[in-house]
Amino acid sequence: MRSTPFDELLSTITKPEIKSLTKKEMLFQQGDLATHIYAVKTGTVKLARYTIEGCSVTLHTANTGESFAEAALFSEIYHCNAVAISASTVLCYPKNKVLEILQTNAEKSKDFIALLTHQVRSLRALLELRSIRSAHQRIFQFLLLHADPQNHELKIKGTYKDMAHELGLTHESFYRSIAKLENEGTIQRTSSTIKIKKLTSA
Amino acid sequence: MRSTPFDELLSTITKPEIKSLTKKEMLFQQGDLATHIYAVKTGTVKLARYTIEGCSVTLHTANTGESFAEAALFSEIYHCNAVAISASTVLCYPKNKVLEILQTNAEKSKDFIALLTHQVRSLRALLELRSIRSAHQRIFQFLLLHADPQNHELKIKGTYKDMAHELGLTHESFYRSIAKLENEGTIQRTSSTIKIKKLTSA
DNA sequence: CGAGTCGTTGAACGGAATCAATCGTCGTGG
DNA sequence: CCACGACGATTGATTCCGTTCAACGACTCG
Repeated sequence: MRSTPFDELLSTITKPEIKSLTKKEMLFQQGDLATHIYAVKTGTVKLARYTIEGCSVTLHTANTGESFAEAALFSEIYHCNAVAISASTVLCYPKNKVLEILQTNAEKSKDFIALLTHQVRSLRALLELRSIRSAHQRIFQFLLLHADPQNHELKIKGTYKDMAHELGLTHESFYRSIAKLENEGTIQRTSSTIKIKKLTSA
Repeated sequence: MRSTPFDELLSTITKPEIKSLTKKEMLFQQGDLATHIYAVKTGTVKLARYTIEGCSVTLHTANTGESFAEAALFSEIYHCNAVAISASTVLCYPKNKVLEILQTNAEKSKDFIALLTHQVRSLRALLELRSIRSAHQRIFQFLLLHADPQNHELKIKGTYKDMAHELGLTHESFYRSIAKLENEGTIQRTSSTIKIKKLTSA
């Protein structure tokens, strides 16, 4: 299921530049000239866009080991903003170098395609999640989707507020629903993990 | 902006199988063994999934000339259902043949990557659209996004109900909002087209 | 120690979903 | 060929629930 890690994929590029980001630091914003694609070495970086009304939308959250902004490979400019959720370090791969590799190395291209198809699927999963109207159910499905299949637990990355935002909910209704899930006995929370106790929910 | 059409991309495959679909006919459903990837020759095919509650979610609408199910290339099974919105014909490319080409032909791989990155971006755009809470604004932005930049018009593919569904709205609220947009003078409708008269909307 | 922000809860509001009914059209079959 | 059924398009009334505004304690960081 898991596609080849990006850094391995691009190991042919010797010494990618490493950039450190403080919490909330912006790596690039929409409209900037797209020069690099990235992978998270440590920390978490989110991709977001702003709607005309000024609300921001989280499009993707890249954790340690994951790449991001690959879609910018064939675009002149970035179409979203990249902001570090926590203090992070990112590996920077110049676009033209990457393109060169893809041009010549069919094997690596295939891996890259696998990575992209994986991304398409997870975007579709997110879209599907957004179609669930009930906050209660949406959160529950999100947890099911992201929990470790073995122990039905998941570690919380970033704040609950971020999670609410990724789910397209206000933090208030998120808190309420998650509290309800806990009261029902459907989930159990500690400060950093959520454990699913029941696999269905009213 | 527009990536290479899929059929051209795969022209190396001689004589892809052509399949005809009647309106509402299902090409494949989630869980089926993924054997082919497709391109629409004529008509329109939509990809949808069903949430646990039984509601369906449109993930993608593929029009004439567009490919679909490319994400199944690296998956054993299909993760969604493909249904023809209108009577359609589709080109069927066997997965293993396509993989073979990608394996050996770096140039075509690059084109395929371009196609996928394009798809990632449009999925993100859809996700952004879904984050707009107001039905009024969501529809308006959708129209802006899909209208011909020259004449600010768009042809309606399928029914209004389908469009509502793609936007994640009930058809009732969709009709109401679109009627309001017309009354405001923001748009003008004929039976098969929508013309945008004003580029902003209250 | 204060500013800022997360986590949390309460109250009220608004707008989309839901239920329901009508009209027109398109196909289908007797 | 027409009657009938199915479904799209449309509008009305009502309900429901997520948003919004508001307030507060806890914690972190400078």
